[in-house]
Amino acid sequence: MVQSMKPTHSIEIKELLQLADRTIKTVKGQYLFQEGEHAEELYLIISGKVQISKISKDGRELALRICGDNDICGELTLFTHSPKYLLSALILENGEIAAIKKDVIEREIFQNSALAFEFMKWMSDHFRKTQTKFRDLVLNGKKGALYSTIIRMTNSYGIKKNDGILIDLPLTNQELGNFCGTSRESTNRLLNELKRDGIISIKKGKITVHHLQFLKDEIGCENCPAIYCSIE
Amino acid sequence: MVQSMKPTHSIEIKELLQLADRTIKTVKGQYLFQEGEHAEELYLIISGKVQISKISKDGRELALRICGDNDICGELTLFTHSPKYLLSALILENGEIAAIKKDVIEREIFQNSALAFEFMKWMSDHFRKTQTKFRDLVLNGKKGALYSTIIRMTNSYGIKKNDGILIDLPLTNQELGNFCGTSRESTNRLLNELKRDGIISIKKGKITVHHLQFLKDEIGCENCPAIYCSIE
DNA sequence: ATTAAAGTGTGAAGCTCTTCACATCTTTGT
DNA sequence: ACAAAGATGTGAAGAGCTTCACACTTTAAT
Repeated sequence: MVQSMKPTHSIEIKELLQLADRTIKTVKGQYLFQEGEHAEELYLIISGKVQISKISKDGRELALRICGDNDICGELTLFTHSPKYLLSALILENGEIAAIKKDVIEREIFQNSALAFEFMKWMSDHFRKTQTKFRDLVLNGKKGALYSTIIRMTNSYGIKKNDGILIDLPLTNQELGNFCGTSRESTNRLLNELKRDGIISIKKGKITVHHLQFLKDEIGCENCPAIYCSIE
Repeated sequence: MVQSMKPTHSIEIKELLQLADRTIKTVKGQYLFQEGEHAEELYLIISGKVQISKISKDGRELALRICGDNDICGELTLFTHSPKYLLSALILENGEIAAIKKDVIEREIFQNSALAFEFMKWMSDHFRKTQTKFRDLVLNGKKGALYSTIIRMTNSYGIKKNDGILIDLPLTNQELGNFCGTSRESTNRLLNELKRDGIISIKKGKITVHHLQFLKDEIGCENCPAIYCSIE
């Protein structure tokens, strides 16, 4: 295994880029879009990182994805009359993002069956990813949610080292908790338990997973392809 | 408001039916497909009801959808090499189901952009539906899960009566609990609380919702279109 | 109509996770 | 290098659900 374990994308990125309306320079801390806004564009991330999350009525945050280079984000509702964003997109790292008007994509899809094909494949993969993630959250309690999140992070940001897999993304307990629907304290206690048992270790906010199979066994992971088991 | 509140489908059902490979007479209690099996077909329900659910390692069941006439079910993964079912489909009511080979649909989609269009719309609606449902389950605890489920049921099986909305589908506490990831007892206690407060009443296993807005307020429902807020 | 089976209702015990409170450790800016 | 801010670690109290146990009610079957 080499550098990143992130699976490659099948969508013809260049083709999508040609449809772009404009590119945006993104600034850390700003929102690319927020829940409730009118969803008229899709975004293709050229560089930087974006976190997709849902803010609950009482202010808690449920994080769903972290998107990086070449990922598509925005409300995945094509052919829907005046949709609104259900989620918010927070810029985690400065970068550049291409905005593509939805009606342009819709028109293009009608004429270009290869693009339609790629898009459908992407949607169906994305659907499966979301579904398996939520399943882990709901079926296996908070522990399951955390283990699932860590496993997904190894697939998205994992770098193989000789003592395990380093998740090359600094995360606070709070941020990790947001992905699991857990409190900071619970996340901390669960992480410490994993440290004590030698399953993981943490240095400078980055987790190294020494015993991935333990995490997988605990949540009854079926070893689905990594493309369905990632955090993007 | 008239009879059923179920929204109409946009997919060209007749077009899909023409692609059908065969039709299956379904028998209550049998499985149309089960997790782990090879997913080669999509199914179009002609009559009867089918419940889609995930069985956890320890035997608990998380129910996700109940599909009825004209609903499509099966693993929504087009253009994916040798996918396996992540979910199981249990027949709730005898009926008839058309099976359509995936490669036939895939081939047809390439040539028929109207079908591709309808399919993408369906996928994106279905995605949104699933996502909002899980969000309710994760963000608002077990009470939120139950309230959300009841609201969705009124959109799918609700019949307007003069004292509220009758959910025209008999459900045991256990079955309702399976949709929420809750125990039978918890479901029972929450339902009784709602009965005491006059929000709902139950006769012969069928719930009548007298005060829908109360349920919506409790989970911070944004009054999204009913098509995204159903149990199908 | 009677009996068995299935479903409902409810207390008590206990597990899981959150919340609050506060101490300690780490990072960042000047 | 040092202060301030941010992040981590941990006990204690308690909310929220589950589990077990069992009584009671409704439904289905002969």
